[in-house]
Amino acid sequence: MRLTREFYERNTILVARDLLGKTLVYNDKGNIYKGRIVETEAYINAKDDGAHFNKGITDRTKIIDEAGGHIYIYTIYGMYLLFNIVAEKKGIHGAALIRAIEPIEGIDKMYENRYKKEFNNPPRKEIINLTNGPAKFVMAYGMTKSDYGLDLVTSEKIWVEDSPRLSLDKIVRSKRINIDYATMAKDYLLRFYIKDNPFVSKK
DNA sequence: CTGATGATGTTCT
DNA sequence: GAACATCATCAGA
Repeated sequence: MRLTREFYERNTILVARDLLGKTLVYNDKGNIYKGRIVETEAYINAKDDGAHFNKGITDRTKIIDEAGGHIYIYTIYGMYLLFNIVAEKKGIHGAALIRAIEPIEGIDKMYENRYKKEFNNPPRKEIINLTNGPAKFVMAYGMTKSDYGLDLVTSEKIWVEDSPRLSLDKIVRSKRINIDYATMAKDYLLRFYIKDNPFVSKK
């Protein structure tokens, strides 16, 4: 069953944590991609100088103002896309960055998207490298900037399947990655990942 | 295995 | 004009 609005319209940190273990489904013109979310980060509000929308809403970040469940996808370093899920009720700002996924379905297609070559008994290392980073899984799924603003609650193209909640001893909480530009919020423990999962981007 | 470096262009000042 | 929620590649150990 797909997650409903109630799931996303909660506290951003809880949304980020509870997304672990859920299945992100993407239907790109009949090609089905499924993967288990294994790593997330929360970006919160005025107290978080690591968040893009910390100093107010711009063209890039305007979707953050919408209800939880919308997609915030943006370009970074000129060449990569990062995928976020908006959290909180409309008017409250927060988002969860998906940092890594474990492939479940459509692996051969993900492989072609990432490496531009045919899937033929590849080494384990190449499989891990498909989706163990925030820009990597977006490339593997074949997402584009036109997915900006889609609604995970109603879209026919993309949604998140529910699954039993993980026990808390399987979840690790740590500092976020590569936000050295932040000062006050740099050391907030807003990153979550599944313990011992090989697709997590970093220890 | 680790750490350093270049790629590349949108967004914001 | 600078910064940037990253990745692939290469050098060195």
